[in-house]
Amino acid sequence: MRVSSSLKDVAARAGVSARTVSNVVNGSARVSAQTRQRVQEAIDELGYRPNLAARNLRAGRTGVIGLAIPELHSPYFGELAGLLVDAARRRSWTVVIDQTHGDAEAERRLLTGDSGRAMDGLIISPWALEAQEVASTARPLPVVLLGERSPQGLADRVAVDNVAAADDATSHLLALGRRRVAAIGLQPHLHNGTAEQRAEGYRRALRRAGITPSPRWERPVASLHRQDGARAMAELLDGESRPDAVFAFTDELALGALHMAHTRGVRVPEDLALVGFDDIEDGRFSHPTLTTVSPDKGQIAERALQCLADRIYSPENQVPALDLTVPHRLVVRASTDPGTGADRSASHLPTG
Amino acid sequence: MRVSSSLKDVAARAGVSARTVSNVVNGSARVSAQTRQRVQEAIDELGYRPNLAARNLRAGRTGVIGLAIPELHSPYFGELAGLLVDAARRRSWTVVIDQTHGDAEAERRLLTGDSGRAMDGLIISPWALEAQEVASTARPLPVVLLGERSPQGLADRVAVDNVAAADDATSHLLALGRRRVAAIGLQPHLHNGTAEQRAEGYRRALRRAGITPSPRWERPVASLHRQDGARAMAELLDGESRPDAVFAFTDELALGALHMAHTRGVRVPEDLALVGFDDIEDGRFSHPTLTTVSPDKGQIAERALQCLADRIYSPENQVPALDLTVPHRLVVRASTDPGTGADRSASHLPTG
DNA sequence: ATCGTTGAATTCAACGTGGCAATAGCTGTC
DNA sequence: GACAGCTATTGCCACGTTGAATTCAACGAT
Repeated sequence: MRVSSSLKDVAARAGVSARTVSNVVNGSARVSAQTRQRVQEAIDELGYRPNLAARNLRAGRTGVIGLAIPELHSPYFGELAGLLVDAARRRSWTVVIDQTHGDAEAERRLLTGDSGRAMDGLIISPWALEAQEVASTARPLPVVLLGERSPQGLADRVAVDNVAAADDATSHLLALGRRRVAAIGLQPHLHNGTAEQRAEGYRRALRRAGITPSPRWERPVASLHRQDGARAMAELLDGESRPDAVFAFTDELALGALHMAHTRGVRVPEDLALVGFDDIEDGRFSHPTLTTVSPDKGQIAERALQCLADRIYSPENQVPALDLTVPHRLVVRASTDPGTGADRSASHLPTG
Repeated sequence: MRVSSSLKDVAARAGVSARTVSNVVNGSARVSAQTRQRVQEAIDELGYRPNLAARNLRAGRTGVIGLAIPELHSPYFGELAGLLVDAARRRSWTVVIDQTHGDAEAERRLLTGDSGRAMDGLIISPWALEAQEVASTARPLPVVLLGERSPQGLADRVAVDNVAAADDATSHLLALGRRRVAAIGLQPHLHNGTAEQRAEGYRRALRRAGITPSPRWERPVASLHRQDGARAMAELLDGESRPDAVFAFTDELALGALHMAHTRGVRVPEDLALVGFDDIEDGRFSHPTLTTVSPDKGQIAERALQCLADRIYSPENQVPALDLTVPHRLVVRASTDPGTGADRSASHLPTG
């Protein structure tokens, strides 16, 4: 343990040059069968492992990409991170994960490369930083944004069409005949593009149905945990007029709201129809199961990595920044449809 | 972007040697205020960042530790990974995460260092491999095991006392007067130490209460997802005699079981008391909220890192392998106690 | 017999950094 | 005025690897 051997050691043992050992290890040049075998034996005997730090130094690349997300323990980011890690491995990349906890300074450090992490590229889901600041920050490496709003051609971005998706969710509630449709999840303190877009889609659907959006039905939250959803729901239920439907901007908020509904004896979906956003695993087993907007997370992961790969491996090919829209679909479950046994769902292709 | 400058470039610009720039960057030797300022300006102008690959090569350390877990998207591992990432950052370490998906070959590759990842140490939660194999595998780096069974002094290990914890959970059910107590989560196909220990604790509690454990009440599962818990619960409910209590070996299994209970019209906790294990966030907001065994995850993360740090920074100090037991407590919620408003909980210190 | 060709293995250098030892410059002392 | 005792700065080298260029031997063709 610890005492690692180098090409030189193997070379000495096999009676060849270090370069030849390198060739055997990488299969890069022609090596006679006889020599190859002798070298291979020396490698096995010494338990040689290539030193990746040296390779990285030589190659000028680390084979590592960073993933910066607010919180790993939130189900949505956990699922996404899992998909990204696997997709990265298929490309022989390693993923280092950083949690920003919604701290603007932490996000800035990652972007400027002052984080002390060696990486070839960064996938970041900004939380505290506005798209504008992200886009204008001088960056030493390729960056892909997840979510947020379009960075005006200054960085690649992958996201669902949040406005359309929120519109779909709200329209679904309206189609059930609900008229007092509340929204949980606004974040006016954050200039958070995602929340603003979902609010916009929500209002758009209301207006199309002839309903005037009212601040009274729009509940802000401090963060996106179940606790915040529960609190927002409590406020709604304490109001003078109770909603008959709620669109929560994330499934976690929705599950918190559902919990509060149970606590207050409000029946879902009879008294209150509920829609979430993210399609996390929990929502498939909650009581009742949760209707939700399901973004294609696998495609988000795949596309984000593809963007990075293009920038990293073809830096000379300076294509303009991409703004990729990933498909989403509304998955209808029991929280809006008591008759739902199996899932029903309607697919939507990206409009962008 | 991309064209990164080196110590040499900065040195040329500042009119000093590369070595002096290095001294400024690291504060390692005395540098006059005047020179320091000139160098600092050059650094800022060129946007110089130290090359970590070169530093790693020079230092023989990477500052990276690996975390190998079955699945990042499972809530328990998501929470644990989040804690580890943060704790590692406090120690200026970077964490690379690998998902093994319960694949023995993947676990073996990580242990032998054939995974193509450069790291100074590895924290692994083995799934498919037996403790014996993990312990006996020749390893090029320090390893800490999470969970599983004691590796006989051949590797550090951090875990709760699974037998005692399972006993606590089962005893709680028995104390409620339940007598037909089932267990969900055995994994006879896996030689999985964790499942076996929890089964042992479950049986121990039964016997102490004068009940003879019966295979009829012990339901095996293929994996630990909600789906598996739901299936196992369906089997129990289809049996000729229904249980009046269930101890699920993980919260995910418990939530799946809870879902199935709802579907079949079984009331929890009136008809069926339910206890899980892990204390994941979901269980605090499920309906009803979930009684569970809560391992001190923060301490698991902290201790695992401390073990690694000791091995990495003091390799000469060959202390025998540690087997650390972390405290757990039973958190009683509504799934066993309908009167529960706020949590009640009993703390247990480790016995080891 | 000579020369070009091919295949196999080697040497050299460089990636960017930091440990070590050496040097240059400067002050104060006898 | 020579010298020790500092301080500030420098040059050299090695970490382990691989690209590029080179050597060496064997072989077939002329």
